[in-house]
Amino acid sequence: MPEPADTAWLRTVAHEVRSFDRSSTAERVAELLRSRVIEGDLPPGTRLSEEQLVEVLHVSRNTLREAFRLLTHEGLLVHRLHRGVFVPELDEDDLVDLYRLRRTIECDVVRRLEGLDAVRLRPLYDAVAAGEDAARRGDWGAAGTANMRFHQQLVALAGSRRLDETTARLLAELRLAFHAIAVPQRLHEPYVSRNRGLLDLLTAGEVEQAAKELEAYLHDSEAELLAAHRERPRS
Amino acid sequence: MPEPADTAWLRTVAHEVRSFDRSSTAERVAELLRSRVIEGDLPPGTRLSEEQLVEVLHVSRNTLREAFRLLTHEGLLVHRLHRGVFVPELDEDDLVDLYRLRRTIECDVVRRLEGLDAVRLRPLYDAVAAGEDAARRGDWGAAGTANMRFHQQLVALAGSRRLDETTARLLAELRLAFHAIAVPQRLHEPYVSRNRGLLDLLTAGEVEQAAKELEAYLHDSEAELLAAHRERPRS
DNA sequence: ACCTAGAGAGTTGTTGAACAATCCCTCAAG
DNA sequence: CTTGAGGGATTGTTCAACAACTCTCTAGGT
Repeated sequence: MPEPADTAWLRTVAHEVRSFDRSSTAERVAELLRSRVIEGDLPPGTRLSEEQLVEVLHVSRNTLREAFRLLTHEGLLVHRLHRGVFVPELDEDDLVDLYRLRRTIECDVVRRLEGLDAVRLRPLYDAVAAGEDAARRGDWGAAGTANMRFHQQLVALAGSRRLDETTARLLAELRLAFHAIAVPQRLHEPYVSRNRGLLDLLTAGEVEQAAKELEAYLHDSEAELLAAHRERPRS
Repeated sequence: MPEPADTAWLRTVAHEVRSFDRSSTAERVAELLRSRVIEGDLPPGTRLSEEQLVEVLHVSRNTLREAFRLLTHEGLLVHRLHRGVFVPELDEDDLVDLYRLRRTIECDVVRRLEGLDAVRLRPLYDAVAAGEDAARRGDWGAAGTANMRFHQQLVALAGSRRLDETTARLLAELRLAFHAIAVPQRLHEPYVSRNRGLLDLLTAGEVEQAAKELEAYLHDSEAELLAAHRERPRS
């Protein structure tokens, strides 16, 4: 029951900022940093200073470090002993590795699909539509986001919790690579329509053909990304 | 309903925490707890009390909690807000999910294999031999360990860091389920010879046939485990 | 008998300060 | 140019205290 809400509000507001919802402070800090990393606000190689972040976020060092752990395990930060945490710089081997995992998971999921119907495919239609819309507007950032959602939802059709988690982490890491390169149109444009084609195959129940197309799709995407990666970097 | 963790198993090795160097204290604590969970010393459902472990291990709560994070990410512990960390109790859905992931990864790895030779297959031969040896001795715990090693090395043939990590976590979780059931012979015996058969197919370069056999193998193993799980539990 | 609220005990969540260990840069010596 | 010894800055770890939460048990109302 509410208390006499004269000054109690002032006394408790500071804490509400930290613990209103059901997650821990560390998780909320992690969420904050996660979005910054995923949005590309922090360039790869950046060191996240404990001192600075404690100052800005108004949390203790211990809590901040717990948030670091969470993100490190998601692959969004790397931790070097006695040196701190950094936004990862993915090299070509990482990109190849990530696409290897993508092909393994996504193609296998598609190949094993059965009993598809419009209801189950609904999230995929939404994602494809969002991608087409973003492309029309020339908003390639949004197109990239929609593409990620498409593939996440594709895997979600398998109904496997661990497959979903692995994919989420995989796509988050991949996003780091996209930001580091910054030629969004070239990387995203071809796949807007290919996503539509893939979805049409699924709607028709042609899972084997869809899997083959997806395999080629991912190979092409990997090649594009690697080529872009070789052109740009001057590190 | 699990009582406070029995810490007798820890006292004998508490000093080990200090003997190693070269890694952080949290990692050493995690390694210690990891082996205890994997060996089945801590039954599923056990709560790991911060207070007790801090007392026994002589590390601070912060360090201990960092170790908890590591193990939580590996799936060897689960964390419930304001309630503590527990050894997970896997239900049938988890088992089905784990085998789904196994089939996806292992079968795909096998299917894409090429350029195999005796050198690359060497770790697999060793694991199979260890399994056969353990079976001869009737040491079904060791047979299980050898089996895990076989599958880990199988995936390692793909040469993918992330595939290896995912598999390591997957097999560690699966091991929890084996401990919870404890009919080791029935669960491990048939697969000693099937591993040998699988390896022969790989040696002959019959990857497609090996993949099909592995698919059936994993289905059978899953069915056995589920059946054993339904018979035993008295939760 | 049932449920409901609430107090109390026990455990986890978070903080801030302190000190130790390590890295990295600078600068002097060879 | 290389090597190695400070020294400053940052991370690793510990500790103690308090806040917040869960669980259990009890008292009171219906």
